[in-house]
Amino acid sequence: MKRLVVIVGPTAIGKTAAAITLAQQLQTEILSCDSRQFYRELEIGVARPSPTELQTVPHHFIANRSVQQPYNVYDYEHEALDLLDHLFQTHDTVIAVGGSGLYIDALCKGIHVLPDPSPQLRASLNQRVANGELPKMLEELRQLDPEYYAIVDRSNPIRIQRALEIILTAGHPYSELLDKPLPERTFDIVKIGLQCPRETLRDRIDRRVDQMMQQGLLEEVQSLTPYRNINTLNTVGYKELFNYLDGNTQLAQAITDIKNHTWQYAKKQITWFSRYPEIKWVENEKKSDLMQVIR
RNA sequence: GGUGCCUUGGAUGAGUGGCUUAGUCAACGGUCUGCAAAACCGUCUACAGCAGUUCGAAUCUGCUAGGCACCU
Repeated sequence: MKRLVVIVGPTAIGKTAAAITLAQQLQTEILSCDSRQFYRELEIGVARPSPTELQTVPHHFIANRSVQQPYNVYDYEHEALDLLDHLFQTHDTVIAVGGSGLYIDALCKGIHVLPDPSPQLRASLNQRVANGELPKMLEELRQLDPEYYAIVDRSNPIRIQRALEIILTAGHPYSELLDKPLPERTFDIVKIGLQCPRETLRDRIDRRVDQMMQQGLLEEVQSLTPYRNINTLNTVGYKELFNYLDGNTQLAQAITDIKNHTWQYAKKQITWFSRYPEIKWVENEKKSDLMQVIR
């Protein structure tokens, strides 16, 4: 049976290097599972692997699309599965690396096929949220899909809006659609989690942010000004510097903000991955353990 | 030496006698099925100190300490 080795862990822990080491040993390729490294416009701020690293081992889903084109987990899942089909023809093991929990889940467990709402519907729901009609929308959701209503985060507009757009497009309750079983994966999955002491991770994050600034993150952000209102740019490392460029903060403060927000992100990732019961944890510096774990 | 003003939780910052523990940020914990490095939720009950007025004070009075401003 073919095997997908998934390397996860918080940002800045050293996933890229670990994946490359492992890929070299296994003579295989790497599939990225990072929701920001997909974009060719984002490089320094999302810690894209260096050109050298990218040359060492073939990478997929790195800088393969533009922030101008909409993209989502479902698209990713399908492209990734197609690619895996192809790679498994010549490799027994393929490596996936990334820190985007939702994308990792989609890759490993799959995600339901849901209808695409029309742009008009989405726009009108957007408008309603903006108009403060959330309570009304919540009531509609309760009528249309009491089961989902019972479990949604009712204070999260995004969740309410999404449920409604699905229900109205499909003509079925959202919960019903989610009840359908997902097809099993046709390959084995081994999850490896990279970990290190809390303080070490904080240091790594702080140092990496400083490095990014030295590499010219500010210039990168500046050059992205035309896209700043695209949601993809609502990203740690970018939003803070846009803030600085707008004159709302001092540069030093913006950098501190990036460090803090990156740390918060790292903690959220750790929380997410802590839900994987099957994960095998490995110290980030002990690359020799990687091979042992997947044996 | 004199006069006036200021002192709120880790930071910032509202609140001029009771209605509430403002809010924001940070910190900490958590949620998660199509923009996810997003969005959302929970926890952290402070009023410089002391004495007094009052049924009741962060809010009024006095003194003490620290800070700022002006005056001789």
